[in-house]
Amino acid sequence: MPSVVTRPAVRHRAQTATLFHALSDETRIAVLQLLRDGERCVCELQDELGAAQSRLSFHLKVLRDAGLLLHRKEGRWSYYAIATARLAEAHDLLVSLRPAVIAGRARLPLVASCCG
Amino acid sequence: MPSVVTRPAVRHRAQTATLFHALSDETRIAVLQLLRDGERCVCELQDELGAAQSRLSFHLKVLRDAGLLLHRKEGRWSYYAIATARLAEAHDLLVSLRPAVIAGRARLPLVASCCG
DNA sequence: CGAACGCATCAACCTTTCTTGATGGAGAGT
DNA sequence: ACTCTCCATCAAGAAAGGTTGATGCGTTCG
Repeated sequence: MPSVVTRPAVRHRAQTATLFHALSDETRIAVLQLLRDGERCVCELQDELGAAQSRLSFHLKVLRDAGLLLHRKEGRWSYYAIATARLAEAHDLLVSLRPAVIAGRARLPLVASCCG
Repeated sequence: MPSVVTRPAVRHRAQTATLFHALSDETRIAVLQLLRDGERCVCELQDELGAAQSRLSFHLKVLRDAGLLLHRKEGRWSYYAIATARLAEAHDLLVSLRPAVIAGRARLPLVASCCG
């Protein structure tokens, strides 16, 4: 039943899991909430969250690896911002989990920016 | 700085983390994908996923505890279905993370069923 | 009643994730 | 050059999460 090469549907699931994993931590949610208002450097986040530097760095890496953050270095500062495209992907993945309509109508459409 | 009683914003974050945690596992995503087409009993899920019984039961519990599944017992069968309301909450939480608009416009509105 | 089934739960184990403190590199200022 | 700041990364330990096999309980069926 399983093939040697991973099937698309399975790859898709793995990616979904990784993406939502990045969102499954309070510190990381707090980071994203701060970044809603725009780019911040690490030291700002550190102050605002009261988090130890290496701890924060760890969580930023998780978010970055999940593709949820954009990264920019300027001098000795490191700036992070939300990658809205990836957030939209998460949104679509969520929408795609919604139950199909009972009466046999077509699946609901995926629209990344449906709510803006 | 921290209060004895947990602040609302923090409780909120904890709930968000729990909700997304439930979505951060491939098996659980697979379960939800199967349930898109409607209610299933555990033994059906077991067959379709090829998962050991106790393993599946564990994941169903995680999803249930996160509020993502509805549960119903009939005879000796246990039926699960997607709790669409909770899925809509997850949706809103995700939307609420979107960066504020640059030009100082108001925050984007939250609309649970904006995409249907 | 006794056997088989469907399922939740438990304990033990392994894996992954998170935290903490330490180290080091790359700017910037003196 | 020396030092200080900002930050990523690492190693070690703690904690949380996932898997597996066993146990038990309620339901159905012979």
